[in-house]
Formats: sequence, C-alpha cells, structure tokens
Amino acid sequence: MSKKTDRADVLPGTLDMLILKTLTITPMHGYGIAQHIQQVSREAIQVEEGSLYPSLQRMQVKGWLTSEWSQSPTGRRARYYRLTAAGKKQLGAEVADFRKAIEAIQRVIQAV
Amino acid sequence: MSKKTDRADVLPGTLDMLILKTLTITPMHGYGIAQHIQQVSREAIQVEEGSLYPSLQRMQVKGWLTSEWSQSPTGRRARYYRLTAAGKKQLGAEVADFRKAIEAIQRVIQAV
DNA sequence: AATCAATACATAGCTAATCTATGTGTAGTC
DNA sequence: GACTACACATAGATTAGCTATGTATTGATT
Repeated sequence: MSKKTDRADVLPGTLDMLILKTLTITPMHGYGIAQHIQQVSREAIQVEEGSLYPSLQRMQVKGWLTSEWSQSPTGRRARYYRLTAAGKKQLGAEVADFRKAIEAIQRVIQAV
Repeated sequence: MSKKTDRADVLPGTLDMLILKTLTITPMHGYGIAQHIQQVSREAIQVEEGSLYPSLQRMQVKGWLTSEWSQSPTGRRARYYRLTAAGKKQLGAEVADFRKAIEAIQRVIQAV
C-alpha cells in the first residue's frame, strides 16, 4: 500500500519550520508540538515521532533550540524545548524561502 | 558551503509535478523542460541535470511518460518526452495534494 | 488487581529524492 | 582550432522522513 493520502510527509523540508513556528507560542514538549501542528493543520499534518525527535535534536545541535526536563501538566516528566534567538532568525529565513518557493512553483503549475 | 539561497532544491517532492505540468504544453526534450521551468519560475527554480534525467526515467517506468529519439530544432538528436493519460491523471493528483499541503502549512505558520 | 489507552521520549535501520561531480558527444561561433 | 551552448546519462553522497521498536508513566476501565 502506498497510502498517497497519508497525512504525514506533507512537504518534505518544511518540518523544521513548523516546529520552530509552534515554539514561538511558548516553550513546549515534543508530544505537545506534534499535537499542536496536527490540530492547527486540521489533521492534515501528522508529525511522526520518528521524524519529530530527530528533528528536535538536529535543531538543538544547530543552536536553534534549547531544552530542559520539566513536569508536564499531567504530572509526567517531559523535555521542554525553547526557541533561541538564532532559532527565531532561522524561522524568518525559512518562512521567506518557503513563500518564494511556492510562488515559483505556482507560476509553473498555473502557466498556460 | 551550504548555499541556502541556492535556486535549486526549492521544495523537494515537487519536481515530478513541475515536469509533468511542463509536458502538458507539448512534448519536449529534457534540456527544454529544464529551460522552461527555469524561465517560467523567473529563475527561481533551476532544474539540475542530475535531478532531471533520473526523474524522467522514474516517471517513464511508472508509465507517466513515453519518449522517443528525435531531432531538436537545432539539428541535434534529443529524446522527446510525452505525457501519457496516466501522467495527466498523476499531475492532477499531485497538484491537488500540493494545494492541500500548502494550505495546511500556511495554517500553521500563520497561526497566532 | 489487571488491563488498556494515552502520554512521553528515543533510536536503529530503511527508503527515496535530490544534489554534486563526472563523463560522453554534437553544433555553431569566433 | 577553441570555446560555448546544447543534450543525455550515471555514480556516489547526503539528507529527511518513515517504519518499527523499545522504554516508561498516568489514568481509566473492567
């Protein structure tokens, strides 16, 4: 089964941007980030755990995020991620690039 | 060098769609397809040869394209690619998926 | 008390797409 | 004769995201 209509894998290369954007709201733990993206996208995007945690780690290494263990509202331990200044800057760049990219693609697919 | 502002690599997963769309105009050879996408996108998208030819081969295997050797207007031999009915159908599906995907992403990046 | 669903993190291994780099060869121009 | 643009092709590397799996905790249901 190829499952073309899968909710995940929406547009490769955009996951980091979605996570960074979500963290502009407030520091959040991984599971919460995934839930948020899923809800705001109206179930169109499902962030798989096997994509989420590696991405969070990559972005920490790049200095876009910091994290610390803390208590989630449900009393469970959870690692909370916080956007850094570099992360905010990166988000701005990625959003700008994304807009340029979809404009360019739409020029092609709307061409006569 | 990472060259973030590179014109290529615009949005992974969209190359097939751009090629299929280009071939709705008329059968074209590989080099011509690349030129067309580059021009219509106003130089925002540059299709690398190392991406183009493998993609054309994949899509032929999937039955979305057929091809034959022919003469280009400049008198050189060139392989002309033609969209099949399956290719047209695939293009429609990809465009629909693309629109849904960018809508979902924009909901996330425009969220308050 | 036992079981199950939801919450929460993490990693190994695979696949697929695209890139870089390289190679071949032709036609036209300077 | 050299150079540029045209034209196709493949090998190898990189990267992102997936599937699958494992651990552990909390709260609800039976």
